[in-house]
Amino acid sequence: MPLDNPTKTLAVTTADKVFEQIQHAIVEGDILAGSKISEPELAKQYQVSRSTLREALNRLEKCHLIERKPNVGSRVVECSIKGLLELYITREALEGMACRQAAENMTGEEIVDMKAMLSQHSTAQDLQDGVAYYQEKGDLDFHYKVILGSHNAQLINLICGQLYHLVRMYRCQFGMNSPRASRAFSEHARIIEAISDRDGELAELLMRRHIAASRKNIENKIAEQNKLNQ
Amino acid sequence: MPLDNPTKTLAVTTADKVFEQIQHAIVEGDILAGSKISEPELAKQYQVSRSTLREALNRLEKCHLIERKPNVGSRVVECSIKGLLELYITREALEGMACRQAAENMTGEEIVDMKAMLSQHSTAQDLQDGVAYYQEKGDLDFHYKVILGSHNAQLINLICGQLYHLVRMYRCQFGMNSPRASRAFSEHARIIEAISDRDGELAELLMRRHIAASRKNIENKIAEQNKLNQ
DNA sequence: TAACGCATAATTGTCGACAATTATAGTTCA
DNA sequence: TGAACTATAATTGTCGACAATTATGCGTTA
Repeated sequence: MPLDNPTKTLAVTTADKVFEQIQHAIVEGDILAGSKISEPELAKQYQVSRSTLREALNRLEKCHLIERKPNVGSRVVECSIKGLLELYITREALEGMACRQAAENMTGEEIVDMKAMLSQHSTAQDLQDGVAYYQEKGDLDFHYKVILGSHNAQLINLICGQLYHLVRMYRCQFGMNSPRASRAFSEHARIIEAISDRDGELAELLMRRHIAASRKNIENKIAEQNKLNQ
Repeated sequence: MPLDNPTKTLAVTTADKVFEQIQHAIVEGDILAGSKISEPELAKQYQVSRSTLREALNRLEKCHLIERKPNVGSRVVECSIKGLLELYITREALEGMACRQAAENMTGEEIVDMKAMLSQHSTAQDLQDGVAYYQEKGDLDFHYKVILGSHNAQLINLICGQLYHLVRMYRCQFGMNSPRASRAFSEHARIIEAISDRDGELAELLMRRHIAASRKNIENKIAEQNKLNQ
């Protein structure tokens, strides 16, 4: 299963491959946020016809990475503070509920697996090399496991299939590669505990606080950046 | 603004029009749930080319009315009990949060407008003609106003642009045209009161209960239907 | 008879071209 | 000089055809 999106199947059609490539380019900023997309240009760049490219654009629109206006064209979404806030509030609602559902629906095996992942991350945390990478990857792994554990196809599709592309984009663009290491870790631990206790109400509450804290952390970093720029 | 979807702009391109037509056909059951979609057939039926039809199919997929498998084709989604439950749980999360945001962000004017709508519905409720229609329309109007009142583009898009097509489909397919008249009405009243008091926490709680009650109501009706069929 | 394999038919994915709409640049007129 | 209009260029939307993949039906064989 692909690391960056646990719901999608392997790209089989060329439109899928082009979609993945452009998606990466947008998330990592190789295609600038807010920039206009020229269909003929991109089609030439990726060596496909415009029809195929438009199919890829449709999928990019599905996960809110681009916006289209009829008879005008497509633009990459902007990364604004307002957008970040809206995204995290939506995450709070959806992942909170997913966490509640996970507490109700996760299998024993899944819970064991999740605990194993946590203890593995606790050792990986001490590594000096690539700490940031492990922390971000660890955070994503944790959230994906909870979401999938909800066993709710609607929630899984909305969060993993749509929201998380934007989440990764904001993380990349604002340089949030090493967020709140230790505190996030202990928060993860408590959430897993609540799930393990089958306490859906507490699990939801903790997940919502966890995401709200993450949001405030990013807001602070942005405020710092703004202060430095003055 | 169109009654059935307050976020979408008027259909300008032919693909838009075809999308709307097929959407209605699916929601109201003219195209059977679970049935396979033949691109050449539908294209002929709606007098457009396959490219245009595929553009429409992409939008249907965006609001989860059809599912596509690469190299195989599209199917209209099934209306299952499991799907209904998942949908309403997602609604509970998203609309609950939207309601909290509405309590925080709605303008005074919007609140006045919403109260006016409620009192208008209270009189319309006494009408003998088309009671069911007014009740369903009234319910949708209320929910749309709350969602738009959140002033959160992400939430608005997810709920109005995606989930509500499915909600209306389930309502049509299971014949839920006159749901819980009086009780739903008083629940609406209390939610508006909480929003008017700027009590986000209570507003979210009440909206979640309101949707959960609606879910249970539908579950009961389905159980009744199953009992009759035995 | 049932199951496997092959050839055919049908469907989806991709392509290039044309039509319709929008953006651009140049010109005219107040 | 600036604003509005026009003609041109560029972009998006739509179309029909071909290529690749999948489904179907028949014949063969164990």
